[in-house]
Amino acid sequence: MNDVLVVDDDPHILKALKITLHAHGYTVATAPDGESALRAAARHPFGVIVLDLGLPDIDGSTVITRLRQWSHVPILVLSARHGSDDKVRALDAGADDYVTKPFGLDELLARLRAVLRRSIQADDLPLVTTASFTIDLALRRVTRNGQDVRLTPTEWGILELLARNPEKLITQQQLLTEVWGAAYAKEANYLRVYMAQLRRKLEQEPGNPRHFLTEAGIGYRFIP
Amino acid sequence: MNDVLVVDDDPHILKALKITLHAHGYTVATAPDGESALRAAARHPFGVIVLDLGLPDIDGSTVITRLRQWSHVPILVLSARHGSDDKVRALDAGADDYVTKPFGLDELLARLRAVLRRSIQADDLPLVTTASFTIDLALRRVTRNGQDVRLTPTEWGILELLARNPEKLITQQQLLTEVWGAAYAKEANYLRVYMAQLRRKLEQEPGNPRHFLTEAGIGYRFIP
DNA sequence: TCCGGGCGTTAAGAAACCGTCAGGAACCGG
DNA sequence: CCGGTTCCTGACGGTTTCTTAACGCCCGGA
Repeated sequence: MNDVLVVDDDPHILKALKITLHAHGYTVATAPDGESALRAAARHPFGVIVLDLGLPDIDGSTVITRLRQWSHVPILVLSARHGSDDKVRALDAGADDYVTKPFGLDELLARLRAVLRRSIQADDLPLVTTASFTIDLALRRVTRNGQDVRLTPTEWGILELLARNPEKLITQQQLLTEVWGAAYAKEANYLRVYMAQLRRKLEQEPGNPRHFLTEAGIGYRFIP
Repeated sequence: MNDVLVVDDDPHILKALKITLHAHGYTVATAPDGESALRAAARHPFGVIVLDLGLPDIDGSTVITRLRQWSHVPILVLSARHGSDDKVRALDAGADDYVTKPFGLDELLARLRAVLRRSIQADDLPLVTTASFTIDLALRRVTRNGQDVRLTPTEWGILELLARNPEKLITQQQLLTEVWGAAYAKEANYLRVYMAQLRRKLEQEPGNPRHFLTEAGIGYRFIP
């Protein structure tokens, strides 16, 4: 479960990450390109895969897509580019989180821990609890201060998708296609309206949200 | 109910699991192969059986099939293989959950708890009581203020589905397909008519229901 | 400093939905 | 054949939910 596969074409980064991660108790395997990464992942079950988007052979999101065809292994994406297109595509393909280069090792380690923690507890999902409210996915109910909170179907759809992927960054397109349907993938307006309503109903300070965080230009993230 | 039977041919795993499970409050019995596992299960009623698929004598799914001929005991499968074929066969044969080796003990314990929790609440609750009426699911009877309430077959079908899932939100489609059949999944009209009748017969204030709550656009919820 | 894009907020009309009622069809036992 | 029960169906007003547009704010880039 502490096995990490690091995929990057830069041997320096590869070496640095290997040393750092090893020093923090992880067992590290490395791969220099997409094809060998896919082979390695097929041969050995890793606890998490750290994947650079800029690979020499295959596009990063393609690697993710092909991995996701048979595996739910958590994927943490590294990206040198600032453009958010790549990030959105990677996350839509099924990545769990991303870190922009240049990144601090502390941040990488923290996100690694978060991703691993989530994958362990992702099995049971009947109850999601936060400081100010509780989501019961089985009963389809949200409680706040002991009282039920009335949610409309759309509000619940958004909340459910976010709550099933705690800490994970969900893109606007994912939310829109999941809740409204594929034809609405461009209607980012709706999201703003309904995220505001969710925050008003669930956050202590809707103007300063602690559980429903916005990632500008990309999507939203739910923090339990 | 805390009795666990662990079936594995590797004595090391057997020993490790025995120690770990015992430390978590379970009473543990062990068996090294399929035949002795079946005998042990026949002799003593276990709360759950942890079964390795790779046994020396009988195939794992065969063990499950033979167990299922007379027992509903929850079965948690361990398997070293990654192929999903085994998984599907084991689950089809009647296994309740599945853990792939190598597995973290935390994960195993979590799944064990989940399996046990499910089997406990699956027991029977022939009697459901509320502030104003009582439902006897076994006798198919509803009593209010000591008097029987006459329910039509359709009304009973709705009430039974709701009462078997107290607090849980049942969607209109679930109700319609369960009570009327899959072809009626769109006839939300029927539901409104019959929910009104149920409320008139069972609620103290039919116009202000306390036990049969509406979730607009989704379905209904029964609160005991 | 100005500009533009993305975000949060609000409000109002449109659309969907709900509870209710009642008439008629279908079914069943006598 | 008849009476009673149950079920189906359409219509109506009131309510909830969805959609849509508009406005102001913040931030980063020119």
